[in-house]
Amino acid sequence: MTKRTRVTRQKTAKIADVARLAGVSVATVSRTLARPEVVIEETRMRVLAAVRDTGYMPNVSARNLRVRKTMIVLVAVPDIANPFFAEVLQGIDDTLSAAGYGLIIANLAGSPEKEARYVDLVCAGQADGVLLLCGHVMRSPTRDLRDARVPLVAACEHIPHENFPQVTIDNVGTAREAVEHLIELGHTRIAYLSGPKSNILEQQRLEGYLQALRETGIAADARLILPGDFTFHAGVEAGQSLLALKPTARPTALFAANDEMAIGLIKTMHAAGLQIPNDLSVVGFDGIAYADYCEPTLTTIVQPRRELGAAAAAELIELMTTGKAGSPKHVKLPARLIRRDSTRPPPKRPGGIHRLARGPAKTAQ
Amino acid sequence: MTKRTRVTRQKTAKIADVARLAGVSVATVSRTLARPEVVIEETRMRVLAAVRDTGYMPNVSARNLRVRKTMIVLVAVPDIANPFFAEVLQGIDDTLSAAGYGLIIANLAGSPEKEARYVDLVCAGQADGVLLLCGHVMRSPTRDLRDARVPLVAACEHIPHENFPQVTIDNVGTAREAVEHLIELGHTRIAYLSGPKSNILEQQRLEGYLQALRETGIAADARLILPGDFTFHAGVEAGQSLLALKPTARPTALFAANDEMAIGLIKTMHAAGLQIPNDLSVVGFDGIAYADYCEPTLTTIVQPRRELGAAAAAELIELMTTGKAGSPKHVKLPARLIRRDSTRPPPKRPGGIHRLARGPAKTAQ
DNA sequence: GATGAGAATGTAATCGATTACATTCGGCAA
DNA sequence: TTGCCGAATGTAATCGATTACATTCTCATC
Repeated sequence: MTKRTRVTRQKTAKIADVARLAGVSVATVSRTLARPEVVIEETRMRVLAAVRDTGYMPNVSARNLRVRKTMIVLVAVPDIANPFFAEVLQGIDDTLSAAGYGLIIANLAGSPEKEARYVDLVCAGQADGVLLLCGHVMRSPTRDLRDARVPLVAACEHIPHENFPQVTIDNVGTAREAVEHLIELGHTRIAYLSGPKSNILEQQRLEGYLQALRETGIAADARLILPGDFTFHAGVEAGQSLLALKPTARPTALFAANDEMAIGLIKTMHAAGLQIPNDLSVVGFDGIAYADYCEPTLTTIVQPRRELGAAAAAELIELMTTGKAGSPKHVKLPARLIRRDSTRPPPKRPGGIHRLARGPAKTAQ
Repeated sequence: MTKRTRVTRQKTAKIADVARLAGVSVATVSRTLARPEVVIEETRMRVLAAVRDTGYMPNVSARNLRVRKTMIVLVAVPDIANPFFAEVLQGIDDTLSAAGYGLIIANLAGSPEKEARYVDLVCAGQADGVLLLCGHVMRSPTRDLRDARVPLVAACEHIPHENFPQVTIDNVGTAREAVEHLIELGHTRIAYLSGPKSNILEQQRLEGYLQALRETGIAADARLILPGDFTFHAGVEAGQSLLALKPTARPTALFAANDEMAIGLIKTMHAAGLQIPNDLSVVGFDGIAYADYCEPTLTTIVQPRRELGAAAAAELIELMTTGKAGSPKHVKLPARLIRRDSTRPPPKRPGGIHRLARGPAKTAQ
């Protein structure tokens, strides 16, 4: 009574089954699949027919064991739900999967336990290479990713003092460019909405902000540097802290270390009845898709997100295939300021409180 | 002159190295790691010390081959950059990685070649189970995912006529609820911004829309069903097509099959000088984070995104561990309508053109 | 016809773990 | 003393592929 499935094997066929069916040795089967040109037409046909009939697929674990490769890359990402990383991942996926690699996504989510588990995975030979989007070399209590002697490439966040390839943009320069844009519009009281202090991107973008002020002779004001952590919510809080200031004490422009915070801040200002950019110009950073969806559309530094991922992936493939270890090159991809609707010259308040401006405050030019 | 790294082995240590160093057999090493209680204290200490000294980690490929498991789950997702899926993925990752599984993300991106490659991976035993977020059973030109005889669970999009577990929400019922909300507010000319016709979610949400109209005696109007494809851009285009209508012919409310389209549509209406919800009430679907960030905040059906992922993952773990095949249960998680700022009663236009309403047009109640 | 080159295929070692089964050993009861 | 039992450990088979090396065979050449 048991309905027997027709030709299908109970368990998946192995190479020996195919060999038996085709009347050849396992070596010939393996060769037929790996280098068809070395086996003569007639044999090849018999083998391929047997492969089809059995539904044979070479077992990945067995092959991995033998050839000491897995064709898998581990990608460490701080937060998979962050749209910026999601877009970088697309670029990585395009390049890597075209080259036949699969990717394991290590969503670190700030959890040291997760991080440790993934380090162990890699040390145990589960991946042929690792792509770090996370700003540090992963570690577990007992070991470090470098112990795995596996090709490593970092992207997006530069990791200083390491001798593996890295792919980023010029964070300092583009941040400076963003602030210069505000200065050119005539702003002099420019706030900075920062990321977590320990983050290298934060440090670089802050540096760019300070450089822009310095080179135009605007004194930095510590009270205009607002704490943040790259989340929408941090933007909301920063907005509230601006609203708590006397209107005359408020900055006329703000540079946010990323788009999500900028969007949160704008929303909070709107809720309080202020207009962007009329009451406050805002520049973001990253160029996530929503920066162009929100209202007003966000002036921001657009990072080439897919390209960053693709370039890093290409670099890693190079490393994995040629084994040419430790070319510590640091690729920088171009990123540009896109002017949209969230910035404009400051309102002309003749008796304004531009007390920080050294020279006569420039107006729109 | 070559700086010799101290104790570190040149190549990663294998179990035989540990055994030699500890003066025991490989079996004892393996047992010490797998079932410490069966080996006496003194031996165990020696072995653990040797493990530490060598930095030994069991090779994953070898173990996988022997025990016929990989502790890897493949997650098929239509588009990794879609924020809805990103949040579902978080739930999946939480549950799966806590249980010791790694996940390979198959970003299908509408590419049959990619899909085929992943099917082959699974058939080749690269994964212990598969989570389908993609609304269909994956296939390659020659085979079907079912050929792999691997545990399967579908989430988010129901796949009809399959006997594996599925975890979704009640799409028909919640879509109906969304439209009922508009009707309760007094709307009778309610448009529907649809997804791709072939998509099961689209079919279910359309059905909910039609049910709500039917049960309240409002005739459906094919001209109020706008084509879409779940993207922001489709929302923009739908907005433009609404703007092309004579103002009096426009609907007073719109139900979008997902949030991204709703947001695109709202943006387009704003650009044309219309107010949401004053000139048009809008309800979305999904409850992505940005639905609460945009302006006005979006009334929408909030899906329990993390929970969907977590529940599906739990279901899959059950299947993978107990091997209890084919429990075709269909879990439905609750989803609720969240009323925010994008909906309100229709403007009172005494001589309005509610020519489609059967009974006397209800007004806000 | 003998010889050798080269092509096609086969045999068996190998990758590194897990684990069934075998062995050793100590202690206790008869 | 012998024999047996159970605990601790060792030996070797096994997972399923790849591939170095061995073998066989064909054919051209002398």
